[in-house]
Amino acid sequence: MIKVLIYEDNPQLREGLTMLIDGSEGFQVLGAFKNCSNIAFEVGSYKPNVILMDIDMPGVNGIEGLKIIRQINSDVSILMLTVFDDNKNIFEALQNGANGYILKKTPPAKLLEYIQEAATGGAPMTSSVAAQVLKMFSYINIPADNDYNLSEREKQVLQLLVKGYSYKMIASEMFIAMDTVRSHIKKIYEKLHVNSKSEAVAKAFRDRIV
Amino acid sequence: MIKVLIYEDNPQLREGLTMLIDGSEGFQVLGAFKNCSNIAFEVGSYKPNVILMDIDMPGVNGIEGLKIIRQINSDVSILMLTVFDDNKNIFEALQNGANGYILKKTPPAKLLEYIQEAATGGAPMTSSVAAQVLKMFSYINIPADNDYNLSEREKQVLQLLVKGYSYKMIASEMFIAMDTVRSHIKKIYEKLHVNSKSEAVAKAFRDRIV
DNA sequence: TTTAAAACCACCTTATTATGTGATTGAAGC
DNA sequence: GCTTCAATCACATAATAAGGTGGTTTTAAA
Repeated sequence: MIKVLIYEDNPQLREGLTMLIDGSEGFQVLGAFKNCSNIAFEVGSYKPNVILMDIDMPGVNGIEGLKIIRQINSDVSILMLTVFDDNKNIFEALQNGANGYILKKTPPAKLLEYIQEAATGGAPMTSSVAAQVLKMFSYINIPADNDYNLSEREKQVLQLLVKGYSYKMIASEMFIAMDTVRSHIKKIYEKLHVNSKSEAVAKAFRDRIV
Repeated sequence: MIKVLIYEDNPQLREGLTMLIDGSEGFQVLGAFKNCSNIAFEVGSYKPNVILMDIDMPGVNGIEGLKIIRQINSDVSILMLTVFDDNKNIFEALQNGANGYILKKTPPAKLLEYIQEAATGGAPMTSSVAAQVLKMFSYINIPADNDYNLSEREKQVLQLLVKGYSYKMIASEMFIAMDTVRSHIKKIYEKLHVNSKSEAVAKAFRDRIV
């Protein structure tokens, strides 16, 4: 039996969801609320398996509600429910530990399926949302192409630079003279088209060289 | 009509997939191959809407095949097909522009649905895969908690540091004296528990302060 | 109203980095 | 055998950063 809590400010939808879910085999709605004002208490006392959380609610919105729950670190599955698949909300919700993100236009049968998935550790997402997530994914990492032809030794030096080592420390760490470290670093700067330690470090992070 | 290409080394599965998909209303299998040796040519000439790509294939594996296609930048949807939802492959595939990632144990009806979704710009994912993606998501970004109580001005300075600016440049950029920049930076170092520019930069990246 | 903190500025000293110009050795490739 | 290049080291100078001490002004909270 999957126990569900619903947070949704629209009375019609709240009723509709409750009827649908509570009336389905294997599901039970413990409560349906129009805002997140007492969410910490409610989650604490009802101990649901899954929470359906509308994003756009007056007062404490869904994202805030999500944060509150994750603070008291319930390991309840939280399904975000929204009308639009706009980027900002998706990102923020997923950042804060939402387990899924589905649109309100999801057909009933599918919705039950999603709740089921969420309850068993899955991460149901409307596919348009998933598409956006993937786009963000390929966008945050752009490596592979450029390692700037750094030699092995140069990579080692760069890694130590990133760790905040001074020339002296690098020299002793690598058992070479400080002047050698210097030459390596000069070469690194050339290859990376920078001319300071911090630029090199920044580039190393940005281009995932380290 | 959704046109599909299949890459799968296992003959039984290849046959099975072909029969299933080609036999379904609205789907057409243009070809089914046991490896990616000629994938560039095949994709170029068949012009499919969706490609089902097995990850584990002898010779050129699925990820390589994916990369090859994305190099010639076809905007074909590519669905990765695999037995295991292991982290490394998921990550690499999504990095390289896969449109979906589904397990081979996916039931036939669901598979067709997924192909449909992929064809219409969605990103179908087996929910266990989606769960892993979400986990990576909340893992790569861990902000919010720690902005180290940097003041507005300090954040500005740090941002310029990250951009590789020297004290002098920051001073002129922010219309303040170099000594003021110095004091700000001293404060930043204190708050970040570091004692050099490059450490601060590294920390800024790591903790997504910038 | 006192306190605290942020933002601003100055001076001084030492340490570290950046840049330039060489040079030697050994391994890989032609 | 010759060339190229990574890796090593050296010396010198200028620029920048780091650390310390001390100060004023403004703003916001206690």
